[in-house]
Amino acid sequence: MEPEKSVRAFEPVALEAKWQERWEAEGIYRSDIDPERPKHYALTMLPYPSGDLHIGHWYAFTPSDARARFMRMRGYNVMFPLGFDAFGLPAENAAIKRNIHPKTWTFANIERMRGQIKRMGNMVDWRREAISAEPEYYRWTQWFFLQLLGADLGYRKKAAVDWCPSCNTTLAREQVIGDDRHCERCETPVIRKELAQWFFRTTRYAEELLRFEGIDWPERVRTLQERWIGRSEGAHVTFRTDQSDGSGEPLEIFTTRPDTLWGVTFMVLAPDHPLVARLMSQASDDRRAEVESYVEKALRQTDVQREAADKEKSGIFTGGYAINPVNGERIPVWTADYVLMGYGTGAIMAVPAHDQRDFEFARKYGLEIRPVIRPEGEPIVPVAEMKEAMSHDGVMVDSGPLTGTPADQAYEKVVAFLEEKGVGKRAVTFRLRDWLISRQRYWGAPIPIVYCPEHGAVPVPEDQLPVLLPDDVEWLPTGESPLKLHPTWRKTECPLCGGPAERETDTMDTFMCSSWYHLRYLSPHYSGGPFDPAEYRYWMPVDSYTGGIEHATMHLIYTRFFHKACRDIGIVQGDEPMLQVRNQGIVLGADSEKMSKSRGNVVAPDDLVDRYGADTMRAFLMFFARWEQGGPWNPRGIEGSARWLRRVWNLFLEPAEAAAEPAPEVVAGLRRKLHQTLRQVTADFEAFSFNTIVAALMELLNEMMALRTQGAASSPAWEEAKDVYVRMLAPVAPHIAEELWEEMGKREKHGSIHVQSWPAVDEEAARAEEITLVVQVNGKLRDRVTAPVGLGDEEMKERALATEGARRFLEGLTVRKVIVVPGRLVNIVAS
RNA sequence: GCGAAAGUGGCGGAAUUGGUAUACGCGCUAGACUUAGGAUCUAGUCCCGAGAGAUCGGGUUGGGGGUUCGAGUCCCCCCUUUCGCACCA
Repeated sequence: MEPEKSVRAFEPVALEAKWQERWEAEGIYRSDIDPERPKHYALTMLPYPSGDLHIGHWYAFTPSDARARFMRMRGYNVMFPLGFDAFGLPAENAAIKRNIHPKTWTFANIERMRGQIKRMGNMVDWRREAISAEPEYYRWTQWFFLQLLGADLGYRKKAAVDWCPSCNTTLAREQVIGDDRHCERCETPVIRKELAQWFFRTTRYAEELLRFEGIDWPERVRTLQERWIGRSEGAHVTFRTDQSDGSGEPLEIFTTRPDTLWGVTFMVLAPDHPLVARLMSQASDDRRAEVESYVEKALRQTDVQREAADKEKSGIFTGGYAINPVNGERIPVWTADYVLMGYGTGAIMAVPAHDQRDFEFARKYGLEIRPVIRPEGEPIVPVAEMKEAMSHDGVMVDSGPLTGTPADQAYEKVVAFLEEKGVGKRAVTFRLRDWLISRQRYWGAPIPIVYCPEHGAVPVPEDQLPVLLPDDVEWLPTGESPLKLHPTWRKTECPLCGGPAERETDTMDTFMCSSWYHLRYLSPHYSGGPFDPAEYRYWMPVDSYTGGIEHATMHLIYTRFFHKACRDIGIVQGDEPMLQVRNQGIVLGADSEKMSKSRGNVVAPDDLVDRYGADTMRAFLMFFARWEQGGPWNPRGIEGSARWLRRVWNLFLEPAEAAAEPAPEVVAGLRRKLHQTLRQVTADFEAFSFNTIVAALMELLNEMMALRTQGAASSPAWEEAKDVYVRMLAPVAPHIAEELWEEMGKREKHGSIHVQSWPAVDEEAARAEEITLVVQVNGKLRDRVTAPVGLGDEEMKERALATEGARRFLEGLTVRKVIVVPGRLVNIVAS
């Protein structure tokens, strides 16, 4: 007998192409509103059309797709859309490098990537595809800008950018290279340039963004966001500068340690603090020049460089003084690069005795150190001998009227004192800054603003949207923004007075486009608004959002801010846009390094699909690592997944050998394993535990093959097993499952496997008839016996004591205690 | 420095959340079928020791300590790795 010759060859690549075509023709992945069924909006982060699809896209999209399919089989009306985040800097870079228009480059990439994505066999409803660079999309990005502006959440202020004086253009962070911070193209050191730019008031939602009640987001993401938002409690205290002519100006600081106010011996301002210039004006010419040069140098660094912790602190005395409001003392005011204008008030009070950073600064520049907190039960170290700041709690000393206040009351009492005297008040400060959305770029959504000499910045009326991005621009580097350079585009009329006006030539940050794309998927061609309200009511919020952890802070904070702002404006409902978030890990190269062309460790998915087919790729990506962890690509491991699917194929297609009815225990064993597997696979899909799903299906296959040699294939239970197996396989390997389903003759009757329901666990069948009774003596495994289910404790104990292993190891010992774990184990404690 | 996660065979990983450690797969070994095999099938594969053998004994989840009848899982200390944030006033 040679059963193989009757089995049709397994040709996954051809089979996949066939089904993808038929699915498209049948439209089985279209998701429409169906009030009869519960909805499930499964969203995966939209890709940037960078060129070719890489393995990371497969890793992000195919397990997410498998879960979406599972949810569909569970009875949900599932929407799993995909689109492209199509604006952005890479298009401009590629355009310049290859002398091709950014638009041409972007849309050609989309075309190619769409085709590559289709090979995955995902259940994407392409009617819902949205592309952020299409006017029918960015029209609404502009509309959202206007809504936020109208709600007083947008404003314009000067902000610094990195500017290349040679290219005459703004540089993005990634275009500035090296410690001397030079331009990537011409190597000219960059300068800092202040430009008027648009911001959104994300800080207004800082407090609410810290609340995660009611949403199921990973702990990691929540922690990252909490740290990003960085809430600190403390007090604002108003000092006063002390000019030589007797005048003074208020100088506000923020402190988390108001209880140390009597220990302030100097102050430090950010180099760009407005008071620096006025304070140094009273200094000698020499000092003024020195301060000016320090400030200029400090401001040339990035915030990251300025904040580098290992860098030695530097600073300079401005020549000015301030008055401490709690004791009237006159203290020197310094400026230093480690104080940032963007955090707190851009000014700090320095308490070297109780703050390590102030301590080091004071020691370096010979400034006074004055302890005002005495730690209880610890010896007092003379100031001259102090090695570090005393940061622990203690009793307030040398603190005027508050001397003697114990640690646990100090904070409250000082705040009350400040408020009573009118020199300070309780305050909360956030690390989070307002969102700068202006980009001096061509390839983005134009900011819909017009500047009128009469009326200033005027929003473009909604009925004039979109403000179209012109195609006929000079995008090769000329030293000017293409939009500024365009001969006619910027010239327009003021919407208010009709007089000549100019358009804003900056475009929007692409995070604007991606903050609301989940809404555009609802109705990508709808022209009555950003989305069709009927679609919104049915589909939103997003039930499950998957994507990389790298978006934990920026994108995932922006999109939450956007949603909350739109909720308050009345555009959307609910407090959160995404109920559940899950992150996939990264597929590394075989050398455990990040995949990159320069390392030569890139895995090309197209080649693998050509060789193994999409189903094998899907299965392997689910199987090879924990999804949220990822890991190095094992080039040989994929063979295991390929083998598994081939074995499935053979098992289903090999004709069953004629045999007598199998023994009842064979049938029971088959059904038990089947339903136990079903139970596990169901739970694992819920939990995004994809690797154990594939393992369980492999195990079940092995069991079925073993039982077949005992005649299991001649029982009705075999048909049941095949039916359930194909259903469980369908989300993982949709093409093969469909082919087998058809082969079984079921597609004709019931339609595609992918519209079938998920089978229910037969708990009766899954229940074990017998258990393995584990016998331990003093915690060590000594024997194992099979026993019927449902034994009482006494009976288990008796059986355990009767085993040979137990008897042997209990010889000469007295049983002190017997622990019985029902249905599982008996531990005999003896000595 | 701070925060988060992790450390289990030669490798990727599993373990019902305190109850049989190493499921599943890769790799490897032996055999079968083959002109051939990088195809397929069968058996074996954590380490040490004893035995011809089925087996038997001991050890093992980064290291050390603890709680417990019982610890990969809980607690404490240490080491290592990855990721994130970094003078935050």
